[in-house]
Amino acid sequence: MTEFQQLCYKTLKEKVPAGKVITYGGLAKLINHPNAYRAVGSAMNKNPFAPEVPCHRVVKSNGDLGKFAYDISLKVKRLEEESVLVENGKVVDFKKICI
DNA sequence: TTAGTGACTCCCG
DNA sequence: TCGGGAGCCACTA
Repeated sequence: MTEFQQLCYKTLKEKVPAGKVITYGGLAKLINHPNAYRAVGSAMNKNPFAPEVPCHRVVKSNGDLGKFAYDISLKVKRLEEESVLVENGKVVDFKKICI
């Protein structure tokens, strides 16, 4: 567990409530590493706290779900449980619910 | 120590 | 509007 990873998870839990999503780039900005979006992806990939840390709320900048370390359908399921609609692998009303 | 990898993003044609 | 390529950062072997 690195400091960077802890920062990612902590920020995600504190800043992204249920029913909202954030982009990898957006999360990178929140932790003051605006160019570290790739590293954010790596951190999410190694997330040892799923589902405590809501890594399923992190999506790509165009509204795509991106990938998921386990089963992508699980990511969709968790999002829908939080009233986030997913269609064709994309977040519906992405611009409205993206932080 | 270094090179390779990846849940990405941005720019340009 | 869309696709390809380059760049970015942290982690791992």
